[in-house]
Amino acid sequence: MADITITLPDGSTRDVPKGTTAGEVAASIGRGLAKAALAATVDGEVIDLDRPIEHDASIAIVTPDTPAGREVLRHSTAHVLAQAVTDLYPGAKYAIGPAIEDGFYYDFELPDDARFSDEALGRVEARMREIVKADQPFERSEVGRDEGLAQFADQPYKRDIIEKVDASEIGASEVGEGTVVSLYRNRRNPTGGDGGDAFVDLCRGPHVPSTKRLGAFKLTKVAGAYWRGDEHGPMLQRIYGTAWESKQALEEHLHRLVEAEKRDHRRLGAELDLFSFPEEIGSGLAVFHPKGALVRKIMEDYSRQRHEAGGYSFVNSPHITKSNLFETSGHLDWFADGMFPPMTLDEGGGGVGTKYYLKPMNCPFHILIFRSRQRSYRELPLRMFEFGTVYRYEKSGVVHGLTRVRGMTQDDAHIFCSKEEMAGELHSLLIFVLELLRDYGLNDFYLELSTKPPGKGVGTDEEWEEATDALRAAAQAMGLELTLDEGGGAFYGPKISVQARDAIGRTWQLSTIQVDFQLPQRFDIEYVGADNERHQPIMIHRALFGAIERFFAILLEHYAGAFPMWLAPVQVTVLPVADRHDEYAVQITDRLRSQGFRTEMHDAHTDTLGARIRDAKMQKVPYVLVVGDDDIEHGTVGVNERGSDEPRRGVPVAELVDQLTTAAAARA
RNA sequence: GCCGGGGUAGCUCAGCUGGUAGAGCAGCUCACUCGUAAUGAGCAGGUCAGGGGUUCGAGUCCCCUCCCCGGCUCCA
Repeated sequence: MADITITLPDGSTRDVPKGTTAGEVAASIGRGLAKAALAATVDGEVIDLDRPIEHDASIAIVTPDTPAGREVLRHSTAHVLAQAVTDLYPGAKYAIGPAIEDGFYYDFELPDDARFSDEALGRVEARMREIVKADQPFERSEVGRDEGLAQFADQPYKRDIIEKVDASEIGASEVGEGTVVSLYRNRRNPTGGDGGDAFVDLCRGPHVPSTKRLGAFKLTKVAGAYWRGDEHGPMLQRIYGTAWESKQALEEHLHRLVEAEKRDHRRLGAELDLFSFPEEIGSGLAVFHPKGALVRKIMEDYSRQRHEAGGYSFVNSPHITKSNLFETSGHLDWFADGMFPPMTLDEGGGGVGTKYYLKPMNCPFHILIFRSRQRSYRELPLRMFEFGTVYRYEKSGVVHGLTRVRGMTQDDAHIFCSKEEMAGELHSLLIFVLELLRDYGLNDFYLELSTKPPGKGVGTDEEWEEATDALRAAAQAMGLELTLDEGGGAFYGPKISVQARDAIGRTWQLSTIQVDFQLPQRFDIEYVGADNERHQPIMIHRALFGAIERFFAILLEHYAGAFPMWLAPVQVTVLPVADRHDEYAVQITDRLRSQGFRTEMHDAHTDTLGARIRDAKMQKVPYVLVVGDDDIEHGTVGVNERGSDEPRRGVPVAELVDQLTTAAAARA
């Protein structure tokens, strides 16, 4: 039999007989590698270890402690989950069960509309451990489409996937190509003859050689999920789990979850007394407490300052309006679901009355300001800025802390400019956005460009193309990673969104910059050009924070509650050691306050020094000062800087003030 | 909106199969006056989310509404 040449990751090559399996290649390299191997990458495609290699190829062995290895492990664990569920719930239908970030899930439909309870998770997990122990091999086979349909005669979701395989990408990724589908089966009695199939799934693979290779997993939660993500389709029962290459990696993952929970903005909001959601007000409606409102004010003040310098005009508009405004804007046609229902006023004899709506967006108001008189090209670009509070009737299941609320304030602006100005305006706008966000401590961004949705969209193709090109050019000029969201734009224009990664690597959509072809038309706004003709301006919507509430939450989590000096609601806490030091402590406090530092004093009457230090530390105050006899004598303070557990004694007050001044100016 | 889990003192939670509500922390008062992450004692605090029902009796069982949590769908 002819030999083939395989190339290993280190560049070395070896000749092996055609049909050698990836597992055999691993064994030929080393026993340890063979033992660790889960799958193999052959010419970039991850396949099972027992699949023969038929031609020259680059091959890499996939081990558990790699991203590819974990994916195989998680996917295989999902199969074990499905087997456990079908064992415990005869008649259960299984749908899809992919690996996801940090874990996996599997969707089921249980007989008689049964549901998983939290206790059921424990039983399922116990059954999974039995399956792992049983050391069932994963066996791949390929069958024709019809045979596949027959195999899953009583599995409607699998049949659906096979039937839609040619039409749907999801299907293709599940089963492979063409009219052949691949199956993976686990046999009940791997060693002692044919005990029949324990579980067969439609799957592209690859999988670990046998279930005993799994083990460091844990089922985490049950949830509902729509079949194929369609909210009009059936609701399935989903079980989520996490799986890792070792017990230790699993423990570390669980520990990370605990740490992430500690920086949850809802928790920090209560602990640091920043905001709350009184039940009396209603879902998704926050109140900001003094410290939270102070942080928010600092955020807003700085933003105003930057906008003023950036050539924006400040405007204001009311929270409610007669319905005709949103009829003209089209919001009642395409955004009515997101709006609070109207209140009807002045129902006189006729009982007709006038409907007023809470505004879900600020744009129509700004347009009315533009339209309040005739505009000249000399005024363009006209940039109107407002911290505009809007209300959106979010569906009850989606409200979430400050990141998804029903009442929020946008740092909203609308830029009216000529067609010719658009590209330059977008370019400078993007620079403005990124600079501002960096000032708030976010540094890791990527951009996303959303283009015309297929089959719909106002404006001509040329207009779309021009605006999209201008957005793309502006984005590319930033030198950041740019992803394409093909067809993801709104029907009224393309957009760029700025995505930011926070301190623990989560990404958040922040700023959106949206070109709008529709509203200028609907409101028929125009300006007089240098040619003395009337022209329709281009309109750009943009919000940099998105919503202040959300941005507040993102910063709070980004900093884990430890706001940098310039944002910290309390910058300095002064602690006299004993009552006799009060007078000196007051002097220090007054001096720092007069220099503009937000300073509090907690006297010795309230608690021991240790307790007061602990309190201030837990409130994440950047500087905790302790003053006692020595300090009075020498005109110094004891300085506890946040993040350091070594206090400095005897620091001259002038030196402290210098340090505080530097820290506050650093904006970081 | 949909699926699942919840709502007991300001916070975190206990309260078995229905039999008259409890702890820690926080708060207040008093004592302590202390040099770097919790001093001690005492006091006060709850229409058990709200409403209806079953029952001799409901925090506990049933129904409705509100609110929260985890997902799905949607989104700043």
